[in-house]
Amino acid sequence: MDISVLHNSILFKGFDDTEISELLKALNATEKKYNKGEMIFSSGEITDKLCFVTAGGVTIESNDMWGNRTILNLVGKGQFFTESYALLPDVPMLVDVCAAEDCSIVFLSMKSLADLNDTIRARLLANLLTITTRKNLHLSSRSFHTAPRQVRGRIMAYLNTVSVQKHSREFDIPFDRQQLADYLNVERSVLSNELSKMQRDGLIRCRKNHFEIITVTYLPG
Amino acid sequence: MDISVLHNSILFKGFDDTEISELLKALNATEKKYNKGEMIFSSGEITDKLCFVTAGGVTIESNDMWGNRTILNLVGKGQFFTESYALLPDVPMLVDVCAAEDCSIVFLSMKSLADLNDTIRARLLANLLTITTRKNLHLSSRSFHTAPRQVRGRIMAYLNTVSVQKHSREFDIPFDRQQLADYLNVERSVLSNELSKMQRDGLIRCRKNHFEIITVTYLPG
DNA sequence: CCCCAAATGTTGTAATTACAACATACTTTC
DNA sequence: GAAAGTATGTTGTAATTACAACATTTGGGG
Repeated sequence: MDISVLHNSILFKGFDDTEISELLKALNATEKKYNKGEMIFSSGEITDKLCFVTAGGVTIESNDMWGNRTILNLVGKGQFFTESYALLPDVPMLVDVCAAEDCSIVFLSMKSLADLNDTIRARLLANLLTITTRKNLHLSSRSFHTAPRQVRGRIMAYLNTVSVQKHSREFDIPFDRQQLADYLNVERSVLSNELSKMQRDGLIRCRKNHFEIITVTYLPG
Repeated sequence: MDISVLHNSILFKGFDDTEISELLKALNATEKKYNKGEMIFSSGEITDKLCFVTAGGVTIESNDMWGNRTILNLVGKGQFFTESYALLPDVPMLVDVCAAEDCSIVFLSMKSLADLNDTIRARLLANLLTITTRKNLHLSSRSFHTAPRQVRGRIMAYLNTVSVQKHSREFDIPFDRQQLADYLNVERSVLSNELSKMQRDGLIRCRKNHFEIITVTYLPG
């Protein structure tokens, strides 16, 4: 198991190596590898596992009965997922979790939290609070990215966020075209088309998943 | 200040009357009334206040520069909001908070958390964790309600959720038409129109904000 | 009971998107 | 470096939505 990634995670912030090893044991940590496209959880499942990405990445998505996918979030190396369901173990999952690429996941049993001593548990809970709070902001972000009614507005909303996060007008995005379309809740072909128009209009430049924002001020029309 | 609502809140679960009174003092609890439509927070603001609705309700919304509103969440009596921003006090708010009706809000300073003794703080943090976790599920819910591409699909997704929550095919929703439209990210007139069609098609019955689902199985086309 | 204001419903047209089908580019494997 | 497979770009048409304008209903105050 790749301990180093876990050591730098938010969950174990403030814990030393010995404590982390003991915690991993206490929480029944297990690791499993998945191939791109494999399903890790399906909607309706119940779990008490807090999941951690040690390699690769997964998408949190909703797939309706007509095959439409909506990507709610992309969880990359060093990040957690299913924390909500792990902490509210009565609630069946509303989402699917799917390997966005070959990846490796560590599962931690939150049921076992109760067995820890108070001090350790308090420190863990404080860290969990940070995780859920940040996840909240991520979920809110997507709402802003899908709020504009037009495709161009959604693209710009998303690209602006990434640009601010990376402190640069030039950056890579973690999505391919189909994933970005599913994240922004638009048709892939319409997305491709709009990206072309935006390049012709001199708003952006892009090649594959590398983007450059030429003009910041986006005006509708 | 209306103590009884706070006593039954998730935040103070497990605390007795004396402890709650002390905590309210320690967290500099203040109460303020707002009229319908009044702004409580604007996007860009920074706050360390955890907010609690003692009466009425507020909307968490995004208003873009062209006057388009998107309602992310409706927070009613007995519920909390801005917990993410209170706990991550560096992060400027992405949303506006607006009084959906005449309401009364209690503000709790999270900066003051640090001054509490370890035991009390640990218990509070555990309760905060429940609040943020539930908020996460609410935010996810909205994503499912706005995931369908067609208006009818969005309406059914939303009504189904409410129906499940209330354990009944007949229920009131907390939104008026404009609010529901802004929550589902569609035009108000299109929403009204679609509701009419759905009644003609025998899917639902509704009058004002009272709804009845006639047929559960919704098939596209 | 009437008037007013707000909320909701209806309709038509312009604009946008969905969808399918196809074209091109890029990767990987042998 | 061909072949096959995947990802991305382009285009046209049908369907849907946005928007504006107007009609109707509802719920108070006078």
